[in-house]
Amino acid sequence: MSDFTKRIYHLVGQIPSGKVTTYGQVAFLAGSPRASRIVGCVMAGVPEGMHLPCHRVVYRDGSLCQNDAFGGPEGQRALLKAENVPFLENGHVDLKQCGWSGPAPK
DNA sequence: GGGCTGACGGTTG
DNA sequence: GCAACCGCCAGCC
Repeated sequence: MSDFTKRIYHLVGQIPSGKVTTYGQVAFLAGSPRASRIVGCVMAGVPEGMHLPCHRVVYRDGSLCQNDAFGGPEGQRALLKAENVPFLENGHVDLKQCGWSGPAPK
């Protein structure tokens, strides 16, 4: 558990319902713009007790992880749809509408 | 304790 | 415009 990891937890926990962000965005806010991989790695190791909305973190393209991360991409998509997150025809989230740029940017 | 892989993304060729 | 490489840090072997 590094300070960088704790920042990721904090940032992901601040993602409002109905909004989504990208791995790179979280990495950028955490202080390492190129540590996008780490965000995914941290997400994979998030304790269930954290109750982090890791399903609100998607690819830069708006697509979801291709693995069985949340019980399958469909599971993650269902969680986002349940939060009224707009989806495109291609099954990707609309980052233009629900893209989260961070906690109250000044 | 060291090395490789991994929920990714940006830059360079 | 597409393909390949590098970087970042945590987790597992």
